[in-house]
Amino acid sequence: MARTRASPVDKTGIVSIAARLGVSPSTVSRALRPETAHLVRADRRKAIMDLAEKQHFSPNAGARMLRKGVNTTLTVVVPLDENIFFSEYYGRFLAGTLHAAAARGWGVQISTMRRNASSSFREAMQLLGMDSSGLIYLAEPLSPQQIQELKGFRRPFVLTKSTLPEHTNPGELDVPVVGVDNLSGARSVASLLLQLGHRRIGLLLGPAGSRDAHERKQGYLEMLQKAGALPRPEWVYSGPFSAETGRVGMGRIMTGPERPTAVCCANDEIAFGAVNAAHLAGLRCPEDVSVVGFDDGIWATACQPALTTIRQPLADLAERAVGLIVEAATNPARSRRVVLDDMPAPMMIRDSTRPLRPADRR
Amino acid sequence: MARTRASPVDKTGIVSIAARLGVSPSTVSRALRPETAHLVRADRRKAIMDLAEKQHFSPNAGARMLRKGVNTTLTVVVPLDENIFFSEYYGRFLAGTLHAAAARGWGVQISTMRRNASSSFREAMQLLGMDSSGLIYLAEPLSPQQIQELKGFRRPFVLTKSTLPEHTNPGELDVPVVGVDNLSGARSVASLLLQLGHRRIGLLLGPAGSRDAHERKQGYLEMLQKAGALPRPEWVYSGPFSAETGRVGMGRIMTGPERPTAVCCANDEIAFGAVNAAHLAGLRCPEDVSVVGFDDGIWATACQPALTTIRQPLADLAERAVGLIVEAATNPARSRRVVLDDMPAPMMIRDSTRPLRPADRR
DNA sequence: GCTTGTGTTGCAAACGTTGTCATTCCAGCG
DNA sequence: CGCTGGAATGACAACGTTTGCAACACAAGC
Repeated sequence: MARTRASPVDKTGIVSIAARLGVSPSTVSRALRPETAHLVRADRRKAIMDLAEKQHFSPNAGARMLRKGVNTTLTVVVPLDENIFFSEYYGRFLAGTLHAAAARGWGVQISTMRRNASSSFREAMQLLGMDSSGLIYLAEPLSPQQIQELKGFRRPFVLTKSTLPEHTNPGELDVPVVGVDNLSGARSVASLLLQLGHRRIGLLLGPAGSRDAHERKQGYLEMLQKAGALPRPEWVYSGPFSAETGRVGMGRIMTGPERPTAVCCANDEIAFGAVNAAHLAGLRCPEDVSVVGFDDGIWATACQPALTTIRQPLADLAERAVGLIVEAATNPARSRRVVLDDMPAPMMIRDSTRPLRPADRR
Repeated sequence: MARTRASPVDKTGIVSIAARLGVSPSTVSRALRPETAHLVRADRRKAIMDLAEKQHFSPNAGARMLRKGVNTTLTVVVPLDENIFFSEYYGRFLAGTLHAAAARGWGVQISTMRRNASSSFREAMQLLGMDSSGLIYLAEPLSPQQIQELKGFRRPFVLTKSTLPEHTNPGELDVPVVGVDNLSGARSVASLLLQLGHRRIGLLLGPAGSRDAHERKQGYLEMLQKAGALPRPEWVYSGPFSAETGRVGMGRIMTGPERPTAVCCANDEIAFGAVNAAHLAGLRCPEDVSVVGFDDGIWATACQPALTTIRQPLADLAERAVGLIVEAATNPARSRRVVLDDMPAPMMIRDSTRPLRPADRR
């Protein structure tokens, strides 16, 4: 039989409801949305709502997006890693993103970065951002070339500073960057240790490629140098952001004839490892050695002793990033200011730091 | 001045490209998609691609969705909680979801559950699922009434068993449910302790409302009863899924004249607390008391002693859930089978369990 | 020359919803 | 009674993309 034109009743969505009730689709559309519901007579609205409910109606997202021209979804690009959510950084940032987006009525799509570098980075971003109106990138660190490719990228886009190479100046980019003020944070803990009387201060630093590790190192060194308390080479150790690094590094540092009385770590995990190694070596923290971390993750207060550390304002970061995306998406005309937002990172003074004992005065 | 009709060149998207190149939008559309690219002459296609790139063109997602009628995005509903990603359950499940979705070329949208119960639960789900083709619900536990509201919910939907009340039989629902086989898991650890010779076994159980806690308790009790080793009332303690519960509970259990030689916990965190409390009380684990957990989270191997526990197959759960959604979405005709998938939960035997010492034989 | 086939293109009609504009109806007023 | 004004509704044209169908050009075969 010839494909006869379906009666309006068979159609999907709003049209079907309209047909069944003998009203126009416009009326149904108005009745169904709270903003326009006052335009339709109360009893009619009720009938429409009831039928919609009965038919399990839900409006076609595509049509709505198309018609309204907006799309209140943003995409967060993360690396594809099974344990990703347990890292302080990603976990807290993502939670903050959800929160910030929810507050604005926006949705969050999380996309993993495909490893295949077959296509260009820019193309990959295009594809990922396909059905959202902006991207927040917090996946693998970017190469200078990838950063080049981003020039002139049209859709709203925000980078986290951690994804940039050490020597890239965010100000030169075409893209807003949000980050943590590692420098001030590191300075302030170093300064705290100095105030507590410590002069022999060791450093357990992070991995070579990491911008965060680099900046924290700068902060520590700068402040120590200013006080004439630069650490001896054998008091400095670098490794991945892990407890293992803390354990191994602490082992090395503490075996020399003259030991540091305090240690600055590149993050909390390294600090945990350091405290752990100290205990195993028969040293108490903070009595024999003060230890400071960086992150203020959930374990910083849960462990023994509670860790003095720098709080990474990741929720603020996320809030800012979402704000930038939403602003750029809803107001594309306004030229995108190129910004670097370095969020202040407050110090949390807890139990792993203590004034230098007189006995340890040199 | 009268609003003159914009020339096609000013229009957005495909039409603008077509106009600039003097071809029809159809041709541009065909050229841009790999599936249809063979239909257009090679040199023309090249020109189109180049201009598209130059204009940073990206197709309108709404229009595409509307036209094609499909949408390869699914929504995961989570509670709005700042620490959500650090919980074993959510973190691992979500990572699994990302992975499974990515493998199918699907996107994942994460939505937080709005607290305002102003509208019905069903309505809330409708709203959340608005721009995706299916929902995985793993937020707050559902009330029986909310479950009722779900009957006949049209879009693809999957629940996790943990969100169901204790006494709801998943088989009765209209919705597929994925879960962990808590019962077998609990049985197997209890059985392990019995085989190691333990007879005086304490229980540190989870919170009252939790279905997982309930099922695990059932599993423990069932196996212990079968062996004639039901714990005395003073050896049983319940509380939230936290280390605190383990500490407090262990304190109570271990103060009596006759102490258990082993303890089953409702999850890893409780087990950590228990081990901690035991140490503080001068008891060693596993020498003086064996402890088993449930979850096999990242800390289970990182702590001292490494925890004997049950591995929750959360990645499998997520994989299954995503599979169900995708299947239902791409093949709506096929009637949705009502399923409960209880994934097997293997036992991980580590260092926190040990055969009963002869001295402790009753 | 006429047919048949093939490769390339354009036309126009969808897809489901929403906003603008016009229309109808009815109450209230002078 | 005629006019004004508001409330309620419908008709219709978008929104940007895809696709079935028709049209066209050109070559090959009779």
